[in-house]
Amino acid sequence: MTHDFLKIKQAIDRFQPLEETEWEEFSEKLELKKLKKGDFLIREGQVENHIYFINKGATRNFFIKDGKDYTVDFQFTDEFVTAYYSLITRAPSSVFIELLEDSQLVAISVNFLNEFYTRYHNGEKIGRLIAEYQYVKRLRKEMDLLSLTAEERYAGLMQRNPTLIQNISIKHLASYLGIQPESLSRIRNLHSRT
Amino acid sequence: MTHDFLKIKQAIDRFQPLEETEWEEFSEKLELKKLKKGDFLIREGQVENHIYFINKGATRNFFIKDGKDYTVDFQFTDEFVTAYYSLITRAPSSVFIELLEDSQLVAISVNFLNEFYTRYHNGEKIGRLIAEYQYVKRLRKEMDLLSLTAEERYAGLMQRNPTLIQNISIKHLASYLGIQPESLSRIRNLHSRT
DNA sequence: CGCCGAGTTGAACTGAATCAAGAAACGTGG
DNA sequence: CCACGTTTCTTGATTCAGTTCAACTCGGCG
Repeated sequence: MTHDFLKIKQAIDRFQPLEETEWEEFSEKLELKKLKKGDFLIREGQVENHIYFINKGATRNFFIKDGKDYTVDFQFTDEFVTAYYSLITRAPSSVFIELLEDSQLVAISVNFLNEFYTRYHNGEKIGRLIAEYQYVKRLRKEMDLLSLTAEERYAGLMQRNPTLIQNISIKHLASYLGIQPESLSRIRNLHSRT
Repeated sequence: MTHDFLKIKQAIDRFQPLEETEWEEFSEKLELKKLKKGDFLIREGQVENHIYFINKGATRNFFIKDGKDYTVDFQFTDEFVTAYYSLITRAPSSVFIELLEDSQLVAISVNFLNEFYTRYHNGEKIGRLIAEYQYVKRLRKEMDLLSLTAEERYAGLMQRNPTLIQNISIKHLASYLGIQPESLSRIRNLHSRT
């Protein structure tokens, strides 16, 4: 039982170590979930009611506009995932989250989370640090989209996260970089020849 | 004295009302600043040590890459402004913040802010809500950059924030939209004829 | 006045999208 | 284990949104 929640405890402690009693209460409300590749954590139009921690697996956040698919982010083992915008605003999500492989997740309900924020100053702090971390990720990506060419974005990603490039399909990678699969294919072609 | 800090109090209370004593302590550490058009709140390479509240005025966050100027955001009267990324990470800022007009600002030092976060649960909560709000802004812009054409982004901005279009120079607006001034000029030309 | 930065307009250019057609990889059932 | 269909990836040809560079207009201001 505790074994399943060991990794999420470590991940939280990296933000802000919890007191024994805080963790006791927190871990009681956690729920272990097993989902299969292709399943969805949330679909467009639904309101997000959970944050998930990925014990093992991978997910993709994307949205669809005019029938086209745009990848906002990937998450992997030992990371948190949620439709954060919807979780915060309580508005229907504009993003989908799909499982890229069979995964084991730990679910935290938003109701409990908010209660935990309110009850424990430490909880609130974790909430702040998560929000700040999410902000940093988004700003960095926005700046890259504005100021770099597709090729530069690919090169940067390759440097920061080379494993990602092996595990994710070209289609999804391209959509993450804000380009079409054909363009990414050409970029990689150039890169491999140098 | 209190008069100068009335608006920031209201702005904070909109996130989370403070107790009398909390506000007392908070307001003691506030500093009123008058700056002129063209002044900078922070330059690239400096570490951000303040959050500012704009009593009256306007600012622009931008960064420079290969000599080109990219506008991340504008802030106006009654809004907060800071190089948030640097404030959070304590890393040197990659953005500049310039004053677009003579402005009156209220400065909060990051040292005091962190102390305030630690001392008061309510303070920590405000910190979380600010971070969440900043996240939402960035995600929305990222999604727009990914999925909309320059023309759609202009139309959207015009709808959400028509005053902005009157007050900001074409050059800055274009850079905010991620295009060149020439392109924005052409877009506006089309729009005015319809 | 004359200058100067801001905005506009025009023409050529380019990075990436689109459309189309193959090639390779994948998994599913016989 | 192979054969098949399906999806993924690549390659080529064309198109297009937006850039770049250059010239011109306009309004403000010393």
